[in-house]
Amino acid sequence: MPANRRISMAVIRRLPRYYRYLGELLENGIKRISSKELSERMGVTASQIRQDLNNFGGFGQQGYGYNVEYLYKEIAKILGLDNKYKVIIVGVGNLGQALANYVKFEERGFVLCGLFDVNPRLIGMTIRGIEVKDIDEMEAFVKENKIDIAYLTLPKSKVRKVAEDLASWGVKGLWNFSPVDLDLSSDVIVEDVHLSDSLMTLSYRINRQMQKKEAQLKKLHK
Amino acid sequence: MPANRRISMAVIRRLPRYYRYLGELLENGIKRISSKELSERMGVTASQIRQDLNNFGGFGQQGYGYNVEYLYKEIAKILGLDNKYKVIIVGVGNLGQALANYVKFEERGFVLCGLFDVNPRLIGMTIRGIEVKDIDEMEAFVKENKIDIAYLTLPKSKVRKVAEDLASWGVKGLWNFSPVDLDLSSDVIVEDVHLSDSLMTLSYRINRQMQKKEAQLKKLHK
DNA sequence: TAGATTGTTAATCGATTAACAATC
DNA sequence: TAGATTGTTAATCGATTAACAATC
Repeated sequence: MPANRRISMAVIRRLPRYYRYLGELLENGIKRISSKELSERMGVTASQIRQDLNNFGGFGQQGYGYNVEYLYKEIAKILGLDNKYKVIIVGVGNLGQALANYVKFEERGFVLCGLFDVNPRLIGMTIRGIEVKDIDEMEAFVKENKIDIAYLTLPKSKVRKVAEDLASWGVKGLWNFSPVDLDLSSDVIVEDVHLSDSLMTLSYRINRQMQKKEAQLKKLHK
Repeated sequence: MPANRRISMAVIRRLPRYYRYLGELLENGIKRISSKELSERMGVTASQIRQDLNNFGGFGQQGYGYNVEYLYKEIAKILGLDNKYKVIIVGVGNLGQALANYVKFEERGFVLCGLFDVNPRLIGMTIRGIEVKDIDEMEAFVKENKIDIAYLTLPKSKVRKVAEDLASWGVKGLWNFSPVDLDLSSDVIVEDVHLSDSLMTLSYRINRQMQKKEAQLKKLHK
């Protein structure tokens, strides 16, 4: 198992996808799979799958392929899904509430412990048994409960300050939904989800597609 | 302006980020910017910025740099943000409701026209003046109103069928939040937002970071 | 004009794919 | 054993960076 090789972000971002496909195979009772067959299902090359996996170890067997359940569990370990993470949500607006109610994350080990907002209307409200607290209480809470991860679903004007505070209080990861790039000095990990960027990418591609179609039509008319 | 060059996904995904930074510059009253200064703000190379932009045309001026407002507007055009898009949301659970309430998308031209669900408890409910309709009424609605984009926030078990239907009814783009890769035969554009993939990437990186720190500590103790 | 900075070509780097020896 | 398929090295491809002539 190559211990400390630098692994590219491209590879890391493919891991959850492998995990997802293996989970489906498992559900369908499929016991073993070759890189070739998996590659056909996923629409990637078999080479890429083997290269990706071999960044983390040799999980397969020559002449046989990969044991689905074993590989599934190994990828879970690689992704850190065998750990539990204590989570808070900062900003309990629509999106914060949606994430709070999303139990799938909970099942994967991301345990919601606290909810924080500045809005007096929201403070005191309860979601899945957890009370929304004033953001002033956050520092004490984070330190006492050793919070690992914060989901940031608050307005972009406030997110930088909050992110820096959380980092200084020992939070390890930030899942940022604000349309800002948080480049913090500390070694906290930031994962951005830029929904509006994603939507713009979609509109770009829709337009390109339409241009392409128009061009085809024109060609046909000549 | 190079008309029909094939533009890589990497470039496309950077466009909204440029757009975001230029928007901020504009807000701060900055009139012109060089690729060098922008590169320093964004943490990328000036070369990359110039290369990326020149896929779409020469927007700058030698010796001067780029006019912020002009470039901002040009990128908006490239992204198709000068158009309006008629949007429906399919699946009005927590996430669907959150997206329905998110007015920023509306401001950018993504106009919410309809909400659909199967749940009788939700049907008849109103969000921002729009009534949640039974999914059975969706076909007629989509065809009549010439819907451009559907946000898919429904359970993964149902998403494939719905996606195929929508594509066949002429919808141009799907913004998919289900943990499934929709590979449709038709030429509808699919943009996936895999939230759980994103969260897993975060947990992977948190674990790596912790391993690195431990390694450092060990080294120190020797 | 001189200085600044673009647009673009060339060089480098990294990621993906192909090939194949190792081995189950 | 023979066939299959991995793990891994080598070749290819594409994306990023560097360099610089063009030009405002």
